[in-house]
Amino acid sequence: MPLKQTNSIPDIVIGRLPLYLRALTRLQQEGREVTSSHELGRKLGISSAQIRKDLSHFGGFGKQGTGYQIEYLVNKLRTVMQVNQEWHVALVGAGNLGSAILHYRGFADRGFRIAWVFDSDPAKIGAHIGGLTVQPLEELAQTIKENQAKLAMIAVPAEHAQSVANMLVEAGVQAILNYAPININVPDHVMVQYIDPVVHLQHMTFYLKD
Amino acid sequence: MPLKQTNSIPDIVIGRLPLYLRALTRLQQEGREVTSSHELGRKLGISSAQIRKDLSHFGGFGKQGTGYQIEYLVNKLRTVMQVNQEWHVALVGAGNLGSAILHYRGFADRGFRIAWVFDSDPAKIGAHIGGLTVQPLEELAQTIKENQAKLAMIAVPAEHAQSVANMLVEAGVQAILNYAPININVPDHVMVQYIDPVVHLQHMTFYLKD
DNA sequence: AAAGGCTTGTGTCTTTTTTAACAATATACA
DNA sequence: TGTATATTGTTAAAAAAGACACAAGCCTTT
Repeated sequence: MPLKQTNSIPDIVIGRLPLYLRALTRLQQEGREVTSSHELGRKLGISSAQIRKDLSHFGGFGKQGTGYQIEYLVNKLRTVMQVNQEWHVALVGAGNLGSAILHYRGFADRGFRIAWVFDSDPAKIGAHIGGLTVQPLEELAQTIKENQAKLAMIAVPAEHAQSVANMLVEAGVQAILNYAPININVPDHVMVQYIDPVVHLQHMTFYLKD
Repeated sequence: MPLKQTNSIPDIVIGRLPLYLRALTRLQQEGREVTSSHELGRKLGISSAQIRKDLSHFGGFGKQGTGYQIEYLVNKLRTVMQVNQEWHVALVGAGNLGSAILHYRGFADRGFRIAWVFDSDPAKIGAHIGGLTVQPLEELAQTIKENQAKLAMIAVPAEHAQSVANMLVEAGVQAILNYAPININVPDHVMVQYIDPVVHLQHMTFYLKD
C-alpha cells in the first residue's frame, strides 16, 4: 500500500526513519549535540543494532567511539526523506475532523502546510477555517492540477472516501493520508496511509486481561 | 511496544485483526452475507493466504467451497479482540486535539466510550465538551482507580506526555494511545500505540519524485 | 449421483527482518 | 605514549513473516 520498489531499501526501514527523526529533533530541543544508537534505541524501544543497520543504508553518519552528531544526522535524514522542504497538502473534508486537522499546529511545525481545503457541503463552502477558505469539491481537480499538489488528506465519512480518492488520483495526487475508517483502492503508483485510532485501541484490547 | 508474549500468536497478526473486522463490518453494512479470503484480500491489499492463515490461528471460521459467513466471522473476531463489550476510555488533554477526539463519533460507534476527560488548565476545567465535564488533572488517579479504567488516550503537548503517562501507569492504566508526537517510556506490562500523522506523511514523501 | 468449480486450512518453502558478534576506530586519561 | 572504554558499520546467523501449493470438503448443475 505505501510501498514502492526502490529495490534496495526495505519499506519497513523507511517507515522507521520518521521515528528516528522525531526522537532526534527532540534531543536537539533538549540541547543535546551527540547521541548513540544505544540511547536512541532505548528511547524508541528498538535495538541499537537495528538503528545502526537502518542508518547504514544511507551512508556512514556516525563516528566510532563517539556516536552520531545530532544536527548532522537530522539534516541527513531530512534530506533522505525529502522533508528538508515545505510540502503543500490538500485536505478534503471540513467537518469536525477536517477542522481539527486544520487547527493542529503539528503539521506546519514539521514542514507540511495545509494549503487547500475542500468540502461538498454548501453550508461549509466559503467558510474560513484556520486561515483557509473552504472550496467546493468541484474545484478540487483544477486546484490540485494547477498547483501540482502531490499530497492529500481525506477526512470525509467512510461512504465518500473512495470517490474522493478517485478524484484525488485523477487530479494527480501521489500520496494520500486517509482518516476515514475504510480501505480505499488506488492505482499502484499512488501511496496510501491510514489513520484510524480505533484500530490501535482494538489492537490493544486483545491483550487486556478481563 | 504494544506487544506482549501470548506466546503463540504473533503480534503482527493481532494488528491485522482490526483491519479484517473493519472491512467485514463494511461488507455487512452493504448487505453482504458471505465473503472469501480472496475478496477480503483484494479489499485490503493483503494476500488471501495470509488472511486464511491469520484467521486459522483462532479456529476454522470458514467453509470450504463457500467462504466465510460475515456475521459469524465478525462475532468471532469481536470476541477474540474483546471488543464485544463497551470499553470506557480516559482522555487527557482538552485542547484542540482533545476536543476533536471528544467530538469524533467513530469511537462510540465502535465500542469505545470516552468516559472522562482531564486537563491541567484552570481555564478548561469545568468546561463541558461533547457531553463531558473537564476534570482537573489532580482527579485523574482517583477517577481511574475507582472506575478501574484500563484504556487512556494522551492528547497533551509533547513536553507533558511523559509525565501524564507516568500518572496513568501509576493509576493502573494498561493501554495508552498516545497522540503526542513523542515516544514515551512505560513499564513492560503497559502497552502504548502512537498516532502521529506526520510520521505517515514523511514515510510517503521519501518515495515522491521531485 | 457424478462431475466441475470454488474455497478453506495447513504443511512446506522462500523471503524478509532481526539479532548477535566483532574488527576497526575514536576518545579520555593515567 | 599507551591502555581502557565506548561506539560504529558490517558480516553472518537466527528468527519471523509471507507466499506457495494442494488435499479435502462444499455446493451447484447436469
